[in-house]
Amino acid sequence: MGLAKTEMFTDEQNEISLFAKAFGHPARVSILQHLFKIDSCVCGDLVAEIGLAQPTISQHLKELKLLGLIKGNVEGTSVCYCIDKENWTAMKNVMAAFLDQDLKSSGECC
Amino acid sequence: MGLAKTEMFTDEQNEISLFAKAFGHPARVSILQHLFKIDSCVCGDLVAEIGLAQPTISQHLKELKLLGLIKGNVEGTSVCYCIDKENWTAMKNVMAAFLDQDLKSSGECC
DNA sequence: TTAATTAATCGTAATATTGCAATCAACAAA
DNA sequence: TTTGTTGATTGCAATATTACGATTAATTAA
Repeated sequence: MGLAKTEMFTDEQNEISLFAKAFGHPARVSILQHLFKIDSCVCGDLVAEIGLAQPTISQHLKELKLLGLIKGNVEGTSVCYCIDKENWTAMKNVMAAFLDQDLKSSGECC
Repeated sequence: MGLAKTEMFTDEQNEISLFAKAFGHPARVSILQHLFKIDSCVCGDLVAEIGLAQPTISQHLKELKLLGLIKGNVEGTSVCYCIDKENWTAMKNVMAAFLDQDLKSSGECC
């Protein structure tokens, strides 16, 4: 059915999968890397940098913004996007707890 | 078009998004957490543990196996799945490099 | 052999995602 | 005002993902 039955999973599991989904497309990975690299704010030259059409980039930015990983400030006609560092850190902690599970599991099997 | 144009992104970006996509569904997050928790091998009681049908779980397991994050050993009629710890560590390094970008970017903007 | 058990595969329906042309909204400059 | 620029939104079409019933394949037990 294509529907992720969120009610049958824990809040943690749903949160992890939501963050992961945001990174589940190379365009969004590229956008985030670019925002980190430029450091100062970047506007719409992401469209030039990445080879996708403007509406497509805009849509990806919207998703990242909705998740809180980036924020956008209007500056004249252009919009300045940048990483929301607080939320990024919070996300990182959630993901790290998931990725570091192997440190706790001592057992060997297969 | 729904097609991720992999050729316009770097290998790193594509790799990150592939791993992230694997975590982009709570059922797969749940499966991995369970495999870590049980530590010794787990067979098909994942079906009982998670509330999804057997073909659905089997499909998720297949994707995780294809990515190399888990491996499955046939034991009689049942199949024993467990984390591939080497590959898990390798994946973790790739993801950590991406998630820890904020440590390098000193600048403040918005 | 014949059942029983377990898990993979097939086929298909429902839904989600991605991408972009066309358009719209907001603002700046002339 | 009009024009130009930028970016969001709308409305699709193409593709991917998710889920599961039905079936198949492999193995064990009787």
